[in-house]
Amino acid sequence: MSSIKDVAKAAGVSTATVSRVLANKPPIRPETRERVMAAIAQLHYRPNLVARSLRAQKSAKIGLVVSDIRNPFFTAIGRAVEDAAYEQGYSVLMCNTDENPEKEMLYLNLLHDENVSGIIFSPTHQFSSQAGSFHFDIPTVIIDRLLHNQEADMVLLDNVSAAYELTEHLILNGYRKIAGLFGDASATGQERHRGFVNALRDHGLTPFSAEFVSPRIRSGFSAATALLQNADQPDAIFTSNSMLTAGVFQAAREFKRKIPDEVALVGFDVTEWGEFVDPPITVIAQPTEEIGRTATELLFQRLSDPNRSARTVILKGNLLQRGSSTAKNNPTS
Amino acid sequence: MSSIKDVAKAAGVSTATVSRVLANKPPIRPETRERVMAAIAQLHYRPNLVARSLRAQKSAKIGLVVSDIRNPFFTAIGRAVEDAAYEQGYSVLMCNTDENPEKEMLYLNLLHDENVSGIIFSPTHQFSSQAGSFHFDIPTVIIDRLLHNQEADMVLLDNVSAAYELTEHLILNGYRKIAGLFGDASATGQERHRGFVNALRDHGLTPFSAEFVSPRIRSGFSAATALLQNADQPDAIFTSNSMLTAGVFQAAREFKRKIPDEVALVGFDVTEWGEFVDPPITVIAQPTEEIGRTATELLFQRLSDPNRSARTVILKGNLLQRGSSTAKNNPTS
DNA sequence: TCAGAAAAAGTAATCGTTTACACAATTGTC
DNA sequence: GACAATTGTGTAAACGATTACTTTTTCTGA
Repeated sequence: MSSIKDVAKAAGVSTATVSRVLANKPPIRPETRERVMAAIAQLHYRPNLVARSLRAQKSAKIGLVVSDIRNPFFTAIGRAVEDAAYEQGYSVLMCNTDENPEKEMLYLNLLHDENVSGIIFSPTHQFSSQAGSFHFDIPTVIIDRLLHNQEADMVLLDNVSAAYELTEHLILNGYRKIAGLFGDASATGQERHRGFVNALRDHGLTPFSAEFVSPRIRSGFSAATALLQNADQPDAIFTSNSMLTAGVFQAAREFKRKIPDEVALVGFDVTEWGEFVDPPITVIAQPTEEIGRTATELLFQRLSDPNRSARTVILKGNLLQRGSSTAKNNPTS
Repeated sequence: MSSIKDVAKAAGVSTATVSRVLANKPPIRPETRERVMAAIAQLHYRPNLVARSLRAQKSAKIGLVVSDIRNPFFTAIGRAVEDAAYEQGYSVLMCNTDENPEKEMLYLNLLHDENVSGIIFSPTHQFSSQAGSFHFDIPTVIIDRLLHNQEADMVLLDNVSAAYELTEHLILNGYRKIAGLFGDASATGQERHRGFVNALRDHGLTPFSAEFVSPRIRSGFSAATALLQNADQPDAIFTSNSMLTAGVFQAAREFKRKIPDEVALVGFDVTEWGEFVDPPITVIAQPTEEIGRTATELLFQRLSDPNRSARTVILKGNLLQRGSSTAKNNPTS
């Protein structure tokens, strides 16, 4: 592989000149530039990014730290981040924490050691609770999950309102015995729980039940199974993320409960399956593309102006009313 | 940030010694090691991976180059790769080509410039056709899409057999007018087409139709729309990837065709929606976890033994017979 | 006690860039 | 035409690790 020295030699100039040509940093005489360019082309020279990164103490890479890229929400965000980064000539290091604080810390350290320029980060619950003691020495944008006591850029959903709207939608459609299932792995579940409870309270209702469980299909399935086997059953189930929604959906199928006639189902996040099943699932659609893009943009803004004050962008969810929660023929009221 | 020099100073030794302690490379006296360790701990020293990478001319990173991480097939593979890499202390650079050869080349170059140790790569159609002229100077494992004329490690599905089996399944269940929809963006579509045609031929049949289209939901939708609006209609549709399957499914719903009574539907790849819809979709399940893991392992094996001959691992797909292709009450035969 | 082997630690070059500084050549001013 | 200002290039010191090679220390046995 040819290095900048080879180019310099071939063009009969110093490495400094080659470097300046590369960086397009005047002053440089046009004919010198051409000679250098020719040498570069001839040798198929490509600058070594590692060396550049070492010297510059930064690199054109950003880290993306999320719980699991297989979660459709994060898949979509990952893709949006990658796109936005690509446009700026940056590449993306993908890190799945599996909600495991150790893995999370390991990756955070790794990204540091790799000299990444910035991090887009969806912290675990445990991280959030000790966030105060953590010092970000790399520009970081928090997504999806609120972090208290941190002067950091964030892109969040207005979870309380979204959950409120989603719950109210159920209430207005005649559902009364509404069970809630919330993820216990992040602050998000708690916020959505708050919106849920608020909406019920404002309509003079109380939750049929409210449970915090691990945000996995299996947990949703188990929890829903328990609900559906009880003598007293809910007429609607509210879920705080798409894993739980899927679990509940499967349980409803398993126990042959008609959606929405016997039990309505609503949740968060657009998924392919949620659109395709019959009836399709009513959800709060998060603007994933926008979240990813905004986060990346905030990051780049901070990179160019490290001292500006932290900014929090709160985005609105979008209620997609679909068949899984249509208005109820309420026999009792 | 503290460097190895600071540690050396604090421990009263030379940087060489610190480096040796770090690498666990004897000879080192136990008490010296302890002193160094203490200094490391006290200074919170973390080795700079960029410097290390520059010196060692390699890095603990691998690149993953696929068309689109949002394709569930690649999502699953990406996750498996990341897991396998993580276990070896490697991290993964994510690259989406969107089937665009320019983006692909740009990323391949980028990975080179980043000194990645290896690449896991699903090449575009265009790349494959000029593959002979490309020289991989970085260990590379090809996945999903066959590359001719390249001495490279590969992990592939036996596409011809899988498509054969899937087609035969339709035939044995009584379907006769079988239309095929194939992705035109990779060799995979062609191989699956071959299996499709072979199976029909071996049963004395000809394709009702066979079309190569862009592997997107929209294309599948359009193609299926055309098929379903014809006077003469297929009784089954075979799709070569999950994007097309989704498109066909939507079209069938749009035109209110009952699956499988009016038209059966089969395809490739496990997706959540394919499991959840009613009836669920019959598919060839690719062992994504195994593909990703095997590819990563092949890569590490090659890293430790650069001269061994290239190896191709061919995995079998697994036919999941589900409701979308149940046996037909064939009135005509 | 001491030569010589073995073990431990140090010195300094190196990886491929960027960039502060120095220097040379050119231009402009009076 | 002398001197300053400007412009273009070169020199060499970083960046933070690793590692041949060298030097110093410790150990061994007669």
